[in-house]
Amino acid sequence: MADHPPRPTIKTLSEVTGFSIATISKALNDSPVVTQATKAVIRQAAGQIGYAASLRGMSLRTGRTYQVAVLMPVASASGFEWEGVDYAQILSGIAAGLEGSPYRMSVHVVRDAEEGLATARHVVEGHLADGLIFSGIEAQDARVAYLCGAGFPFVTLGRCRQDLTYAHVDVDSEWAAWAATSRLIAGGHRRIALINPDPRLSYALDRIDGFTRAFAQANLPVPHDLILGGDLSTRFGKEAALALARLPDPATGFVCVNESTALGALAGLRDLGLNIGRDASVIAYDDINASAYFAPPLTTFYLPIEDLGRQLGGFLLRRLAGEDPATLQQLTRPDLVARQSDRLERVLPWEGNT
Amino acid sequence: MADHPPRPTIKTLSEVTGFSIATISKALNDSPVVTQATKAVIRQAAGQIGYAASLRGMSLRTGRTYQVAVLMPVASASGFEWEGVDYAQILSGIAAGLEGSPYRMSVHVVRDAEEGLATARHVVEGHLADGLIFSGIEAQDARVAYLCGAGFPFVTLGRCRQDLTYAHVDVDSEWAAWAATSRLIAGGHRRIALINPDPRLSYALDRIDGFTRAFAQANLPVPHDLILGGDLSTRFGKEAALALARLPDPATGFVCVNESTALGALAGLRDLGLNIGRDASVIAYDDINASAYFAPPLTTFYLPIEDLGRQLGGFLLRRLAGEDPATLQQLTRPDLVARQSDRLERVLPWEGNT
DNA sequence: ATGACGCTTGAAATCGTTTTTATTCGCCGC
DNA sequence: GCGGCGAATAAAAACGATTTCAAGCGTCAT
Repeated sequence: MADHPPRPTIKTLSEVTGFSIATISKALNDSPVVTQATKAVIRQAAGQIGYAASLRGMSLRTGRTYQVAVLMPVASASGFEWEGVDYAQILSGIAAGLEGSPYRMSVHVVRDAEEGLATARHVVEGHLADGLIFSGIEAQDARVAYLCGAGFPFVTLGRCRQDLTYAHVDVDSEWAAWAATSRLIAGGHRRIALINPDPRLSYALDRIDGFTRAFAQANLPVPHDLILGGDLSTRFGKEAALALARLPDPATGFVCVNESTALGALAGLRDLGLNIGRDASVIAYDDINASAYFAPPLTTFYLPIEDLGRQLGGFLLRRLAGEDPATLQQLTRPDLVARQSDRLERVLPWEGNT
Repeated sequence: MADHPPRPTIKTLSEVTGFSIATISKALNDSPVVTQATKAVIRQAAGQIGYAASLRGMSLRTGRTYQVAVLMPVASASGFEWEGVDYAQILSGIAAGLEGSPYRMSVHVVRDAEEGLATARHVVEGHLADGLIFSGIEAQDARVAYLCGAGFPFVTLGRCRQDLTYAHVDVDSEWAAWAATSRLIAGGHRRIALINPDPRLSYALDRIDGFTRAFAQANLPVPHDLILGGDLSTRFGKEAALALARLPDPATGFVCVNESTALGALAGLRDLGLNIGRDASVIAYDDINASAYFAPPLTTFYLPIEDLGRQLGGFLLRRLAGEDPATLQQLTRPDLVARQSDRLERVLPWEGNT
């Protein structure tokens, strides 16, 4: 091991400047009790010798960790299946949102919401981080309830359906599902399927709501038999599409939860010899920009997940600074990207609709 | 904020048991100087009151952070393009490899190798972590050189081409490229393209080596004009395939670096009206299990990236325990998954070949 | 009887900060 | 001339662990 020159501590700085470590600390934290002149001298010296406060020391004294924990969901253990979520993009966004602050990001892998709760508990009780970020919010979410109760700062990607006030960032899934369904209805479809995620997830319910509203608005019966919930894997998308297209009164339109399930649906429909764009239409959520290369290219609602991550990081910083969670809530409408998979010639003017 | 009952410290444990904090510390660290009887009493009491040593305190005293930093690459800033790498799987694997140890995983986002070096420096000089894990190794890799020089523990996913001893996990890209190319040659192809990543990457060179070896072995000239390097995006895969299929003497076989570029290649060939499996063949690296759903399903070499991650975590732990990096090196051959995209009826007996 | 030694435990220093409390010093008013 | 006050800085305690060194205490050889 090469030995580094020991890095300067506050004591070094004290010896160099002649001030006591107490004054140094206050000066660097911009305390009002120390004169401007002294501050200037100390800051200058600090820059000179390249002093940076040790997080370890600060951490021990203040009780803060300067860490933000992120609960990253991974597909359940055995037999990896792609789920079409680029969590790296979200992490990248969070890191970007945290930039400029002393906070670093630690990632905890969780396999499901239950493990998420256990990890959240562990983080809170062990003081492993100062704040928490997580996603995959359920309608009744134990993690949200626990953290609210514990008064621990956190921001979620998604909203639960409990009456709790907490910081969050979300996508307007109800609207997106409504818009996608309406679009297919306008294209002449009546048997429209909703390939949905796990129904415990809050946004799964949002999507069902939007789906239902589109039919109600068109005075059509809601095809409840065509709503299927599962995971986000390509395999599930394929199985679901096969099942739905083989019904006596088969589905012809498909609203998929993401690109992964849509890819599976395309594969399933193709296996049945159906021509997508003629015999069937597909619309999906899109967060990884791959749909443009499917056969045919998919019409999607685009989610800028890195931006969402950035918001998450920014919100958590503000939450840590003491801001009221009620002011840290944001809902985004995804942008429609019209391609070929839904057989509509042009984009309808959705803007301004309810 | 609800206030938690203050969690027990070593002092609490000292008061409860009547032993001094020094003895407690030694007992819990299984020091030989303390009697078995005392250890038993102390451990019992520790379990009783739910004592767990504060990482903060340990960290300050020992200088260790109990953190492992992972440098996670993300696609360059503007205009997100999917690159078909599920880094979440790698992180999941690393976390699994770290399980049972007190080490946690912190993730640092880096946009390129240069930023990776800066971040590595920052981590090392600021003592932000005890060990480092990163990937995207270049043939001449400044990060590897720096960390070797600094004597800082690290493990890489991939090998550089410098004569340095360090812990690493890698995939035998030379072999995989050789096998894929040989397979296409055996299928009758002569104009075979290599859609490759950035040529600064070490494994890009490995793949060129394997590609070249396959032609040499078949006594055929190497089609150097059909080797293209770029990023891992679907867009690049499409552009490359279009360019290569439009040549006066077009490529008919395609060896793609991963599923994302392969998807692009398929899209490009489809745009040209080519029938994949008849007019052209495609083989790819596969790490996300999506290729089975492409049209047609892709023949691939499957990489179990979560396992690789697990190895990375395990190796780093052993490295941190002082093990010699020379013993922490592993090379895996990916498994061939024969599907339809390369128009070969059956798997050839590659096993046992050089 | 005494000192050396092994064995177990305890006291105290230490890591690098922040924060509370104390000290110094000049100045003002009486 | 002196007590008190405000401003600036210094001293010391604290955070929670590890580690060095000292202390207590039988045992045993001299």
